[in-house]
Amino acid sequence: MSDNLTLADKVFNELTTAIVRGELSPGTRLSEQTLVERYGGSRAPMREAIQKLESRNLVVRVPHAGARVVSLSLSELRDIYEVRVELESMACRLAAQRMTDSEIDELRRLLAEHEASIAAEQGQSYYQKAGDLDFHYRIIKGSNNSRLHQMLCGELYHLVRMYRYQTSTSNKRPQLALQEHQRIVEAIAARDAELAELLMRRHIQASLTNLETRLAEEEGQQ
Amino acid sequence: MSDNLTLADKVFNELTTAIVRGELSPGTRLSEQTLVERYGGSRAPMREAIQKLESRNLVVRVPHAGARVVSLSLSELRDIYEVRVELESMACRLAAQRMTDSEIDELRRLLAEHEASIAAEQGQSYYQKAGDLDFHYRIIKGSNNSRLHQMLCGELYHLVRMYRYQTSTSNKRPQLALQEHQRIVEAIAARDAELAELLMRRHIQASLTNLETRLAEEEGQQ
DNA sequence: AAGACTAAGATTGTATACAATCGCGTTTTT
DNA sequence: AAAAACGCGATTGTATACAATCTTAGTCTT
Repeated sequence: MSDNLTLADKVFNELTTAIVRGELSPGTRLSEQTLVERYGGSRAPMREAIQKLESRNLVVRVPHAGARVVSLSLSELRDIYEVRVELESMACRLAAQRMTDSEIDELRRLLAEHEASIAAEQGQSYYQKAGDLDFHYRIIKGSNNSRLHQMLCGELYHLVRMYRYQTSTSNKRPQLALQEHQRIVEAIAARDAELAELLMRRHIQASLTNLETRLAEEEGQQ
Repeated sequence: MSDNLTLADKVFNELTTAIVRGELSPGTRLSEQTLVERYGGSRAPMREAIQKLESRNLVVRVPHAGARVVSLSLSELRDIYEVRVELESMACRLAAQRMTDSEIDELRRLLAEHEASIAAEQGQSYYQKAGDLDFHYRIIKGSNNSRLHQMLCGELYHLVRMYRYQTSTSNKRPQLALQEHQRIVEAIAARDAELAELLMRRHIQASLTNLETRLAEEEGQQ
């Protein structure tokens, strides 16, 4: 029952979460032999897993030289966010036009949970992050555009998460983010596509600013 | 000198052009054994080529069942265009802000060539298409965003080309397209980012409309 | 001492062989 | 006669072996 998945897929999944969580830091070399020793099996599935990671932009492979965990420069990170802002605000616009009423209700319920979790103040940052991801994910699905979903969730999100995992969320940011989320949902519920798009654009730009200041702080500390 | 490339890469390139040109029609099954017989070598490189094609969305692979050339439904094609409109109009906005003056001059020269080619009336539709692609490509590069470039040129364009290759360009369309191109370049030269974005958005939406009517005609004929 | 060259070791690319899974035609059962 | 079950062939997934290429450490030259 456990595996309809091939070994290559399992290794791919394990490595994906390891990279996103930062257990494999950027620049780490991934030799096929090493993976065989860690996960068992033979080189063929490991190769396939590595290639799949490359297709998701999580590792960089150079011919005859091997694969390394991707290491993004600040400018590359900005490029990614620039694209993400555009695609996700587009998703939000489409969601305002296409989400069903019941999907919108569910979105409201989700935000109510988040509010309670933050009010409890015990809300671990982990859950907040998961909740944040869930919120964005539902809006992307609400756009009802499979290619858009694939690009955002399949390609960009892992990269973004990779650099969000380490940086602990600030004290104020969760509450601000919740407010922004609520306004976005209101706009969607009002079927005001333009406003929803604008609010999402600002929301993500704010999170980029937040990330940049944190990265700058880290630079300073090291 | 001919091959720094691995065999897998060569096969990948061959298959890519074959698919884009329609020599391998959508739905065609790609068995590893068949590829070995056609291109030589062993199964390992063929597998790798197929997987790379999958990562570019040119084939669909299901575990234990093999790979087939992707076959897009009309709604999937619309999804792709919806994303392309957004990304490429974004690229145009950024290009208006970031292209160098000399790049803009080159763009103008390119359009002058197109104009001459169309005026000669001998302009084969093939060259017109290549020129069209070249125009769009330069603007994307002008956005100076590597991720955007990768998404548009590496992922979406092959799929779009695949469905443009067959449909012969209409009689009037090239002239209209050239006019639109010229206005876009003017907007970029004037550093009017908003206008450039808007014009590109309309331009691509027009080409989608054009494509849709052609597809509808084909449906009718068959 | 710094840099270029060389050779050995390690790693990837490719080939071949075996095992697991799936598709499909046939048979069997209701 | 229609549907389910079975089995065979074909295809993919995995393992192992060999060849080509790169990396690195050491030596040599300037």
